[in-house]
Amino acid sequence: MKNYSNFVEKLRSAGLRPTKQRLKICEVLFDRKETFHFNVEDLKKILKKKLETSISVATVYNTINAFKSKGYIKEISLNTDKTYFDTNVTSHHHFYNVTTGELIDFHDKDVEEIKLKKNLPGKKIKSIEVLVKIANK
Amino acid sequence: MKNYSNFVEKLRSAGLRPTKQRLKICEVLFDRKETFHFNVEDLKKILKKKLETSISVATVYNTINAFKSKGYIKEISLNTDKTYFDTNVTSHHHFYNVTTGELIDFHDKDVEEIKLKKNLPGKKIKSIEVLVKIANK
DNA sequence: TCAATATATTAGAATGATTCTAAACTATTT
DNA sequence: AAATAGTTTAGAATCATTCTAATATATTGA
Ligand SMILES: [Mn+2]
Ligand SMILES: [Mn+2]
Ligand SMILES: [Zn+2]
Ligand SMILES: [Zn+2]
Repeated sequence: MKNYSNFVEKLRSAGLRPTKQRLKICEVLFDRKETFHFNVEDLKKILKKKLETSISVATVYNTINAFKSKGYIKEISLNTDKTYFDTNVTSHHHFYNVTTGELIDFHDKDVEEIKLKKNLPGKKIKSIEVLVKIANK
Repeated sequence: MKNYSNFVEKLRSAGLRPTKQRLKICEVLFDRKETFHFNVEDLKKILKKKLETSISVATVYNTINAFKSKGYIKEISLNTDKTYFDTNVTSHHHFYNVTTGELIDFHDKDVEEIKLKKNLPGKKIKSIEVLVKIANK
């Protein structure tokens, strides 16, 4: 048996009861070693296979929006038509392969520290993230 | 009289004839000292005032899409519902104020050079851009 | 246990940004 | 001018996302 107690706790803390559909969403999102980058269409396809029945789009959006509010997933800014989400909620950097559409994490250790020279009186910095666009040679 | 010959040239090189509506779009986008960040809704409002008549949404989208293809404007990735464009087409960095929604350029000189430590065999780097999210204190 | 109550799921409708269409309009060419 | 090519426009189509309200399921407490 998987991390069900983790998933139950995640859902409860997001104000959601642990139902079959929501637990399956947790499994797809969080039962992984690696960061998961996804859009809603992809997620729905995976869920359909795993559940062997389709899941309502409303349930998927409700659940991921609750997780986003709670900070369990975050939205990634890309110039694409669909919204992408990321299970890695730390402030981190991405490679986006414009040839393949692939989105890959990289981390602070893969780049020299980013030091701003600009003063920002009256502001606080919430995040500093780098997007590196790459293409296949 | 403004930079009309510049605008005419821009339009012609994008395969578009210089019409009244398109020249007005050019004026709003390019007749400025500073970088202009905009979404289509804002642009339409400005155009409506300047033209003293409304302009078709189709014409606005056609024109900005042509300019985007030609590299005269570029799309900016933000977690917003509407698409933002930028008249600064160089690879550059942004501050996004999450309190006010304001988007501001900053430049290479405002940040220490970004050096990737990661190897990318078989790939070429197209751009490296930083998004700094700030909030009012 | 069983009914009452609260919450969840669902299909489909509504919304809204963007794209498409096709008819009316304008500019260019011969 | 007539013919042709390109443009603008209003509104329709599309599609991701959100909303709705009916049905289903889970929880509560007598
Ligand atoms: Mn886009
Ligand atoms: Mn969004
Ligand atoms: Zn990531
Ligand atoms: Zn900019």
